[in-house]
Amino acid sequence: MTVRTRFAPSPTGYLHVGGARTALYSWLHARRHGGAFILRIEDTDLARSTAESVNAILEGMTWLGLEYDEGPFYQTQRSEHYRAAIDKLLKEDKAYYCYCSKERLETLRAGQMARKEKPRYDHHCRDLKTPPSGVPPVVRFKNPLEGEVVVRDMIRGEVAFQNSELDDLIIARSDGAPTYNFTVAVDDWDMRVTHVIRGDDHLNNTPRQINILKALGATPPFYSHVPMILGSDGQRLSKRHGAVSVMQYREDGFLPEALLNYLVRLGWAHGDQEIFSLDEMIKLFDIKDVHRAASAFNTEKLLWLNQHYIKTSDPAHVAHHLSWHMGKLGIDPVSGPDLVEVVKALRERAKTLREMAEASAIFYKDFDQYEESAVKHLSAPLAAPLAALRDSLSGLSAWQPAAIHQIITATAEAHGLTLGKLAQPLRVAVTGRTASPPIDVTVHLLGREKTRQRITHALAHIEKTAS
RNA sequence: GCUCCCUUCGUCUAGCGGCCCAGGACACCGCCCUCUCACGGCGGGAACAGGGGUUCGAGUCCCCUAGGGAGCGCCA
Repeated sequence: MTVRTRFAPSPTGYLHVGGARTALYSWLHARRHGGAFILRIEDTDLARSTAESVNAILEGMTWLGLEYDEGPFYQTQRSEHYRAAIDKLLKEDKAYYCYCSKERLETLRAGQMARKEKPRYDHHCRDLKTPPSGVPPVVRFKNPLEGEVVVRDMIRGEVAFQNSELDDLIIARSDGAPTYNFTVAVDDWDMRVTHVIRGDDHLNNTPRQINILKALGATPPFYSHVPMILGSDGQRLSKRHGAVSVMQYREDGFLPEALLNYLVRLGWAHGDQEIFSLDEMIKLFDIKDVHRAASAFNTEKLLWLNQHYIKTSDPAHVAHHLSWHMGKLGIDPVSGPDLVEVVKALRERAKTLREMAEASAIFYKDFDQYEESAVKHLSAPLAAPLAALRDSLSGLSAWQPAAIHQIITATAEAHGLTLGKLAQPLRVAVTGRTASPPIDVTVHLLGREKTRQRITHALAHIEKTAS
């Protein structure tokens, strides 16, 4: 049997990290078994579904690289399938029309709550002989009255539910539109889904869906209910915890492979291994090993992984992503040194691509003032050595870090200074900041002309403040 | 309220009855390296929710309690 998994978001918002992890697990399970990964958009709630959300979800999937083999299928375009299934159940007496008014249902519920019972439908119309006229009915599923239904969950094992706990749920609204638990069952059957991997908020829906599937004559798929992702405070993940949208992580300077690696390890492990390439994930990921408990999202660890990938990935790959962020900051990558070289210089000192883009500005844009904490390094006694440095560097034939380093060391020595006493003022002079890559690398990347100009500028600044 | 699920360092987790006075990672704190910022190296503190069983032996199996969570819609 070929493995077929699906990701079935409802387009009522962006792709959030919880959904992304579920999608990743489904995708990995399909890839590992050489199966198919299906994307299905559950947009039966017309009021809340939007085209923007669909785009946002598709965009997030694309950025993460979770390509799907079939779909996207839209439930709103599949009404005839649901209609046919409803007719079939009606005809076989496995479903029935219900004429109960919303008011009646409300009082029923209120009464049950007051008696501390579980609110559920009371079968009022289940065996109705004479239907009232003029009332548009809903269709209810005839759930078995007795026995139990066992969910065989690959993560949680067997979970049993008593049929008496389940009521006759509505499968078609009075306007004929099918409802969620029904469309899911029909689609999973229709699309020959073999493994349903979804959030554990659906565990309670599963026995209903299994009963529907059985009534339809279908064999239920294997289920896996993955736990929720919590915020850093252990509470339900929400906007106040910072980013929840996958695309926000792009904005914030994360590499997709870092997010993927973080997500796969959140709720799953393979011994002590922390770093997983996509290929390793596919080879090692087993849905059976997914944790049962919810886990808290920890941005610090994500940052560590992000820096790991920034440090160890091909610099050209990082440069590609970096240029996007530079664009966001209005920096033109062609107005300065080769981006790949800049990546090599900055990759050990940036946790995010956004930080890196900000740090790269010194090579591409002139600054008009020194950092507040940096100016103190530009004091009068440094004027002479800095001037000497400028002149020596101007005359340097081989513009290479090693040669530059040699000149700085020699100049420092000539003026009775340690390397640090000269390197830091030079750094401030050419970058305006107190932190940068090693001074020889910085000067090298900056180039001969910009270096000369900026030292000259710094000398003028020293003179001005001295007088 | 009812039904179902969950519970190892602050966080993510290893552990599938003896290898565990519990291992790794992030974060944190020291020290080292050092031209700044980082990277890196070394070291440190830090957990089996509580209580009963079962067993020669329990983090690992069973039960109870407590605490979290989800579901109970003509939402998905």
